[in-house]
Amino acid sequence: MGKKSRVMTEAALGLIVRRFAALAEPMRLRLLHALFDGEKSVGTLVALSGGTQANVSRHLQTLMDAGMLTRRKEGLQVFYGIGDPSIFELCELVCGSLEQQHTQRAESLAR
Amino acid sequence: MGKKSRVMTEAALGLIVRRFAALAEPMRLRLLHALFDGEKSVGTLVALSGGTQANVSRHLQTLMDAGMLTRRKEGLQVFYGIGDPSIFELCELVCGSLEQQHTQRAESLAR
DNA sequence: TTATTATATGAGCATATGAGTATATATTTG
DNA sequence: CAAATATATACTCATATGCTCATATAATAA
Repeated sequence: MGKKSRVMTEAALGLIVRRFAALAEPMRLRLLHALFDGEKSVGTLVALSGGTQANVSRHLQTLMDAGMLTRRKEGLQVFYGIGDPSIFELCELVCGSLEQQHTQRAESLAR
Repeated sequence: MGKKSRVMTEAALGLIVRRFAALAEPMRLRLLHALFDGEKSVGTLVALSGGTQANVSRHLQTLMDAGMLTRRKEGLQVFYGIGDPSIFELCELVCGSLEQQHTQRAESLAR
């Protein structure tokens, strides 16, 4: 394969966009956050997130489509969990750089 | 501060969403990609990305607002560069996990 | 000053996306 | 079988977002 291709094909671009787009929504971040400590049923997620059942279900679909969740059906309930560990790191990274920017802003104001 | 607060305030949530949203757009990813090897003028970015001048300018604004770019004016030209190194890592992470999913899918098809 | 060049921005349009309500689809229980 | 429960989906509306075209602004050059 020679040196790692750094050309961005349209297809790859689309995949990356979809992934970021899945994370660019408050309710979906709340759901992911709620799943950080383990899988939960839709009902539990509805209660934790404060959203409507329909809306939560839809957002879980979106996250599934983006390949981020696992889904397990057990009787009447459906349990979702985080299926892609890189999500943890992604969130850490973003939070980290936000904190840093926040700190820098605070420092420049203090001068 | 005790144990690290893992509560997501609405404010923090909004910041994270904005950051991911900035990355969830093909043209903006193309622009960032073009800036990976150093700052460039708007004109250069227009040529590289194949977009219109107006559109490129607007997307650069968006990335600026998200705190991801640096801006330097030199005569008639304006040079943009990547101002937040965490963007590199973010893209690496996403690309990495996409590759992995791709590999897994290929393997399961081969079985 | 006027002309020229590089970049930014306003207005309008088309599409995408999220949310609410109602309803459909399982799955279990009686 | 019918009733009850958990989840998914169809339809609709409102808003957000991206794009194009035209024009404004800023900096240089003549």
